[in-house]
Amino acid sequence: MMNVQAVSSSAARWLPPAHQPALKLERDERWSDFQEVLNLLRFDGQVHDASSTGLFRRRRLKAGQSALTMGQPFDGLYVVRLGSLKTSMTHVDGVEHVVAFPMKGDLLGFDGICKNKYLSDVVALTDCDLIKIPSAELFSPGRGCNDVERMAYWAISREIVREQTTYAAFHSTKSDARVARFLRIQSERFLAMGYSPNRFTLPMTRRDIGNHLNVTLETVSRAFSALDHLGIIAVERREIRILSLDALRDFEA
Amino acid sequence: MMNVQAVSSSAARWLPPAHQPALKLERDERWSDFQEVLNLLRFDGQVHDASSTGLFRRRRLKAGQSALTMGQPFDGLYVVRLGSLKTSMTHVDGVEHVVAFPMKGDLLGFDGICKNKYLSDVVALTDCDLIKIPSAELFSPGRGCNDVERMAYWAISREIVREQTTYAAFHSTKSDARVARFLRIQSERFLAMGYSPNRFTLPMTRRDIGNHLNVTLETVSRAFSALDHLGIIAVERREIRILSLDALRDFEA
DNA sequence: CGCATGCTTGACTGAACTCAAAGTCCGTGG
DNA sequence: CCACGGACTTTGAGTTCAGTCAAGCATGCG
Repeated sequence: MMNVQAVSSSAARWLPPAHQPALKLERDERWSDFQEVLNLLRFDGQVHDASSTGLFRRRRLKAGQSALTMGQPFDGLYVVRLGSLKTSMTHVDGVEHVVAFPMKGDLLGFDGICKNKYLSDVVALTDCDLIKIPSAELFSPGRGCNDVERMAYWAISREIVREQTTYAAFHSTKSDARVARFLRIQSERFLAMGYSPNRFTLPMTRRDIGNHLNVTLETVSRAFSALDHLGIIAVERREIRILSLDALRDFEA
Repeated sequence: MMNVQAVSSSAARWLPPAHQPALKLERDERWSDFQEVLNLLRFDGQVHDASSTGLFRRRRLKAGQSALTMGQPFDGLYVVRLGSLKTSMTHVDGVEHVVAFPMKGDLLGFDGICKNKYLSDVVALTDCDLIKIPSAELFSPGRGCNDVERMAYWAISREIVREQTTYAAFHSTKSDARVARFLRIQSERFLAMGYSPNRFTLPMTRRDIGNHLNVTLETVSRAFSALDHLGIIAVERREIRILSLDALRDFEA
């Protein structure tokens, strides 16, 4: 059984490539505007007015802290501004399942709309900076402009697509291929975030990866070693270098 | 943009769906009102006015026909009024992955919002009756009331939850347990739709089930046989009777 | 009727899990 | 400073489980 303290101490040692300059701020009193949220989400649609729509609260988390917990009342969506997290669902029998690893630009909390409470746990794997979109911004009926709604639709739909894609991606016969695909997808995500796709640091443990891919942590480790020995990637603890993306893709089939 | 209000002069919406044969409709010219959509989705939230929000087009499909295809431009969401379908994504290498089996009350097409085109194929497994929620209804900025948006949020969120749940549900070590869980979930869905949870007919092939659960069709067949021999279920072709739901649940662990 | 499709069952093989041991890194405390 | 402990990782050996291949049966359809 993994406790929060253990996650915190270990995850703190592995900060993502994005170095965080010392932000000076009084307590947590920071806000973001609509335009920043649009940029983070990489929203490519049209909005009527990116500045007048309101302000969004920021929320910072230390590695190991919980962002959302199952059953907590829904109070809005969150956009990851910085850091890596882990979304998981715990079954009635206590078995945990890792659903996703949200990172910069990803949306959190969209599973809370339908039952008005969050249905998954989200914990920070690294120090994190989140932007909250309060439910009032989403559902207030009197708002003249529904730019926020439009953005939310778009972002939620994107998350659905991501989920379906990863879900489909792990339908591969070979477990090694699933691990390779995971690395390729991670690489593409780092690229989309503006980081290097060829060299990155995984924020999660082998156990988390295995849980996510439905294989054991030993299998993940062996797959990493195999890809390393083949010269496709270079593994050093959690730091991954992709030496041949083409070979990695070939390995997926 | 289609002006659905203009068509609302028809008396159709004043009559409950059961009385529709009395209406004078030409061929496929059938419509559904907002209240019927709410009922179908089993929406339990609040709306301001269930009658004035517009009319939705109906669309009927024969078994085997395609409801949506990958790449097709997004033109709205669909609610299943009757029938069973299969949602699948085809990878670049031609490998198909079955994502879900939508049934009465489920939502289709929500993966098309973000890229403005549908990203999965949906085919009818049985004759189907769909209700279309045009994108104009979802996104029209001038609408005074956002009941439709609220409902769509809620429905999309519910589909996300369903997806996450099934995705998590199939993270079981044993393939037999996965099949048992699939049957239990199907049973619960039939119950939610108002049908018998103890006796139902699966609309999909063993191959589709296996694809969805990431096992072979032989494994599905063997699991069915095993559950049958244990007296937990009775299998006769695609007709399933659940003899002991408790035993089925125990088998999932 | 013949054919296609779907389903069942068996035998064999191989891939992934389990169990086990050892190594690495880091934080903590003597 | 260094020893210790804990979490994480790697690697190996044995075992189990599910995939593959193959044959046969049932059903439905033209």
